[in-house]
Amino acid sequence: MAKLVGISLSTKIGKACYIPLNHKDHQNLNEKEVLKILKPILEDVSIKKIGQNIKFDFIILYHRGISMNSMEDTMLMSYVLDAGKNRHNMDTLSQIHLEHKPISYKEIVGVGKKQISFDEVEINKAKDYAAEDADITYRLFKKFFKNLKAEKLTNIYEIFEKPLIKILSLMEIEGIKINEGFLKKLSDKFQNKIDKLEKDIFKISKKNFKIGSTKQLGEIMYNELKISTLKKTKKGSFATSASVLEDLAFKGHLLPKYVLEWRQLSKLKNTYSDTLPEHINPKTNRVHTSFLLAATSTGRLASSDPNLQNIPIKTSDGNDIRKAFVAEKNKSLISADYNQIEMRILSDLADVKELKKAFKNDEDIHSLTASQVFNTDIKKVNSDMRRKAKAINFGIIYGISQYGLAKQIGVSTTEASEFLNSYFLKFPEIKEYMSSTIKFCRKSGYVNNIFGRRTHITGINDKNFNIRNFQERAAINAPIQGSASEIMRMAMIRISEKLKDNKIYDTKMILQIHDELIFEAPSKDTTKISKIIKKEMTSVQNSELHSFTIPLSVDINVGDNWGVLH
DNA sequence: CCGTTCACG
DNA sequence: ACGTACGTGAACGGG
Repeated sequence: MAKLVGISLSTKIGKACYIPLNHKDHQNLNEKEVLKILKPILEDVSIKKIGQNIKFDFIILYHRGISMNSMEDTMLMSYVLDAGKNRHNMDTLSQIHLEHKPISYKEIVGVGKKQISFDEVEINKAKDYAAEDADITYRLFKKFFKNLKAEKLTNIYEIFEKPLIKILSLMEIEGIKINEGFLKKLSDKFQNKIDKLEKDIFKISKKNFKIGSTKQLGEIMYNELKISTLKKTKKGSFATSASVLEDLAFKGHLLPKYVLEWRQLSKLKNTYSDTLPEHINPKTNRVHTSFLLAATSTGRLASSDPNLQNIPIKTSDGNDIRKAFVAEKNKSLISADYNQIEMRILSDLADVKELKKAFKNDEDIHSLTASQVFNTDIKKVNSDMRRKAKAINFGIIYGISQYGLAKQIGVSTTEASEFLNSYFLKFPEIKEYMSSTIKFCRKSGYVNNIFGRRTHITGINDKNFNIRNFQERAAINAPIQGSASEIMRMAMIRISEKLKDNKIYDTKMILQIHDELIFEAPSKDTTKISKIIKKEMTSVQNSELHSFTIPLSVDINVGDNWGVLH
């Protein structure tokens, strides 16, 4: 548990105080006594508590028996106002909005070898630094409060941000159990395979080199073995990305084939099987990620330390990592994921008649797309046609270009262009959505999602063709991705309330992976709990802000580890 | 500290 | 003429 070195407070602009609790020079007030006095204030629902990233403070206090209420967060206010414009850390906000550069943390604790921990900072210095934080936060709050009102964004902050503070805090505190021994065995298995591949690679290259070095690998492939024709990255170095290596492997070259396998296994080992155990908290024996509420431009969450939103699934070796995420004894993991959420949103957002009909009839959307694009009966759609149609649907959500599509499905740009023409002919509303979204964005500098959240697109009128195109695709994608994230936020809020209302305290929501939620529940109750989860997630179709004209669909899976939930 | 690569939705 | 699919975070190599 993190040590509480001190607390800074402000109740009036220009005035702030610092309460030292655990400085090493012992000039402290007693932590227990101070918290005893503060607890009724912090828990009082009628007294506002303003913080910058207050989820952090909530967690610290929760571990000391205080459950803070009535929380406001300047980081989240800035996020609602300015997502896509700037980052939302206090340093940045102070400089932008208060034209004041705060005392830097580095200034106080030093850098490198001479760096000290905050409890070693002299109290007077700590006071200046920490009290300034409190003052800045209060000043930012007053400003953002007005700005949210003026921009009519208060609702977004109140409905989609504030409730998530406590929900995510409790998820982080709960954490998830990891089978450490299982991961150790996986690491050993990966290492053996890596060693074999290394030998095979060096046999071909006739010399040892760092396989992980793109520079050295490029040198080998382009200059020594000369198996690759010149392909350069943006910066002019030899391209060694997976797609380049795949091309060469397809032509029959073994070295790139082995390097691809080596990279995949190294990634799994270095990033997951070796590293996840280091994140196990010895007190709880569980892994506690941090969910970032203000990291993305679209409204999505992000996860870090460790990132549990990018745990492998696509390959068999990768999915083994998921098997290490387990439920406690007599408990099960429940996963609940929204099916085709972004295509559903697009069909509602752009009012795509044919797609809406298909979702209402619960049809296979990619097969339908294939039948439309390739002008054939849906029963005659083969797997290759469906694969291409699926890629088109994904591409549409990303703000498609004929080049991107061609690259993705391995056809000429002419052919990709023909697919797209055919697509837009069948779904003209999508083309209309794209051009009207870009048009709106060009004159306003931002886009809104279905619920009214804004994403600023700062380079939409850039004179550079590539930058502008990139920003146009982001403008098309943001309302789709962003609306989906709002749906998930509402579902999380509704489920939390429902579990509370029904006094179901032994089921915990523990992870969110954009369109999927993971719960840990008593094994005997999973049927009952699953029904509640599914009902709440589906019910988001109707809310005070929007009623969808398509149904939402949720898949539920239950198991004793994450690896079996798909 | 940045660029490249690759894991996820 | 140009030539990228959208949104993230982590690890690594090499200045």
